[in-house]
Amino acid sequence: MQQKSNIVDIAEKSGFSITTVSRVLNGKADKYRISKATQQKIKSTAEELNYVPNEFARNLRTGRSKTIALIVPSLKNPFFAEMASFINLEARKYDYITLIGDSDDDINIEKEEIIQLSSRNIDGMIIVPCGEEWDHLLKKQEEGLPLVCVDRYFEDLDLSFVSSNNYDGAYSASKYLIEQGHKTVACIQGVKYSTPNRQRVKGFEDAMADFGITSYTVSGDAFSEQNGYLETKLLLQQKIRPTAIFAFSNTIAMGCLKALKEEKVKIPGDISLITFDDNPYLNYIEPPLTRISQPVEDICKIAVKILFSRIVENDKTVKRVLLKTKLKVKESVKSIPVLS
Amino acid sequence: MQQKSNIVDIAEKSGFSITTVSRVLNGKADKYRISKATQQKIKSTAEELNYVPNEFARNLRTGRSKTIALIVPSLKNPFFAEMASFINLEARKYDYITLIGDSDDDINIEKEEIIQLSSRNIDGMIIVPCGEEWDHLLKKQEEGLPLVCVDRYFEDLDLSFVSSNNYDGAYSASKYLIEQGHKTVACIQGVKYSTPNRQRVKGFEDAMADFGITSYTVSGDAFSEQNGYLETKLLLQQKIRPTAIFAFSNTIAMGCLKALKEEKVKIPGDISLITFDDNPYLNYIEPPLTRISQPVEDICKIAVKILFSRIVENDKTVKRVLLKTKLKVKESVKSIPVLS
DNA sequence: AATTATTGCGCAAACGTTTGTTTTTATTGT
DNA sequence: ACAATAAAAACAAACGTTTGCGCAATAATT
Repeated sequence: MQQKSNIVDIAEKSGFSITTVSRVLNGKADKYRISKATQQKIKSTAEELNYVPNEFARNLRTGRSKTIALIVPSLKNPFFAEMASFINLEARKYDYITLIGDSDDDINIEKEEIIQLSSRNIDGMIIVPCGEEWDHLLKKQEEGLPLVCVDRYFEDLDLSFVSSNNYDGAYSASKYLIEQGHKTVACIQGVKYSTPNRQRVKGFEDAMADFGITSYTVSGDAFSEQNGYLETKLLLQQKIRPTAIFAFSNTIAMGCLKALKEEKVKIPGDISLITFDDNPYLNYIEPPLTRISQPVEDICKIAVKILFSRIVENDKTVKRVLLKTKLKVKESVKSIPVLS
Repeated sequence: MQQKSNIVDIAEKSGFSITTVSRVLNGKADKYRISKATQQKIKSTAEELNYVPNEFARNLRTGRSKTIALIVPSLKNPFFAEMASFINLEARKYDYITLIGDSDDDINIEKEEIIQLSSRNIDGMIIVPCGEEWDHLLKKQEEGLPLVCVDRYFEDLDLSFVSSNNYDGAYSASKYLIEQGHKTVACIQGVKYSTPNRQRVKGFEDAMADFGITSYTVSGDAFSEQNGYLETKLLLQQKIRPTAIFAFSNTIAMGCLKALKEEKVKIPGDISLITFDDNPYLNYIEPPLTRISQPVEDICKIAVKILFSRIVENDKTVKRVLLKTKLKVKESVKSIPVLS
């Protein structure tokens, strides 16, 4: 079992000082005018000894960890799992590693995670904040932690974010429903105070108003299957059933499906369904769901980019980015003929 | 901007030595007979200063990182995303953090990841090995890295693993198909030489043999949607179409669904489908898929347990654990009446 | 009163780096 | 030939912990 070698071993074996070895191995050789010959010799003995720098010592000294953190509400939600995958991938390109935290959509766990992760001296953090609190985030940023919110965010705060244009997305979905002749529409929302949710509600309501639809409802309070299930159950109890349901997330849509199935309500025959978020499975559901797809990959790429412009170049300007969503028309929305 | 406080600040403010503070904060107070009063005071000033230990310094000193690594073939696969979520959660209970790596089912990336993660001085690793190579894993273990394989593993190696009992799972699925009257069955496999796949093939073939079914096929070579799609397309070309398809993963099943849909082949009317892996969406597909569900949570819990018995108690015995799968009967398998 | 045991705590080294400063050696200009 | 400058490399401190050992003060025992 080959012992781990360190910079001291290299220094001894090569006959140079620790300092010189360190500088060569860090690419600062030229800056300190270390001769080519020396560089060569040090590099080769490093190779020979199978040297791998001890990141801890390095980080302790420099204060930099080459690590970022990502906190999501739940890795089990495919939407966030996909995000984690993309962000991890992007960070690698900067030679950074990603620590993933799961807040379970609980603000206390979120705070806990932030503390825990901070003790690992992360150089930056990407977060999908789960609550309506932001003080702890602002505080972290003031302490000097580069921070970017994705998906969920807070407007009017000095805190960069990248998200979909939820307003437009919801508006276009609503408009589509209306264009298909729906006049009684229910939307099932997620976490009420989250900005994406508010934007979606706004988009939905504005569309209703713009097209003169007055018979609509907004209910629900979580981006969860259970919420979708319960609210759908309730909607089906109403005297006047909506002809279309707009689910604000793939998880909510799953709950709708469950309830509709239980009650033997056919899509789109009896009721139409449209949802936010994309997921391969949505194509194999019967019928495939019409949806508002978010550019998850782009969101992640841009978020990482912003984060690193802050980490590396200390760019402190606040970036607020909203990306276009895409309406993917499938077969879950019925076209209702207009009586004229 | 509140500066980060360290153990020295606490020492100064509380009036005790660094040593004493360290001991109190590490719960070693009693061992070193530090008075309750002192303990109290130190703890409260630590609280007051908002102290968070610097893990790097700690790890540099102790050589332990309180970090484990998890390498999966792809976080985008819901099966592995779920695993990541569970393992992360379990590790937290030990006060450990999980670094997640994505090998993209490429053995070279896997090796690369292992090196990268090693420089972070991880205390242990859980891996879903993606290839047929294990030398690099054995080498790591010999170097002293606690290692546990999950899902995929290698038999007859001194390498602990936790997985489903894939043989039994496949056998019972096959038996079920046969009991439902199917006499021409096709299975679409995943990565050929992976142990789970081999076990599943064996379970499938044994069941066929045990029940005297001779008309069956085994094809495919990846746990991917594409593989499922292509193989299904091919199956549908055969002169004698199978009456049932057994997909070896949820991703493969997704490919089957795509192909069957394209070809307008109805499930279970025209062909029956059964799959490995569970996923909430499988319930909302039309028809809901009958499947072999794996105890993912248990697999993860046990894997973490084994890993930590190695990390903490240096238990070097090799554990080989296979967990029961569960047949979940839904509506995707047709019962074919026996002609007698 | 002297010895020993116990309690409560601190000294200082060590972990493996990075880096501001300094020292040594080589080169140049006059 | 001699300073002055440039090139090459080394010294030593620092990052924030943990921990083996040691020491003083008090209590218990003779």
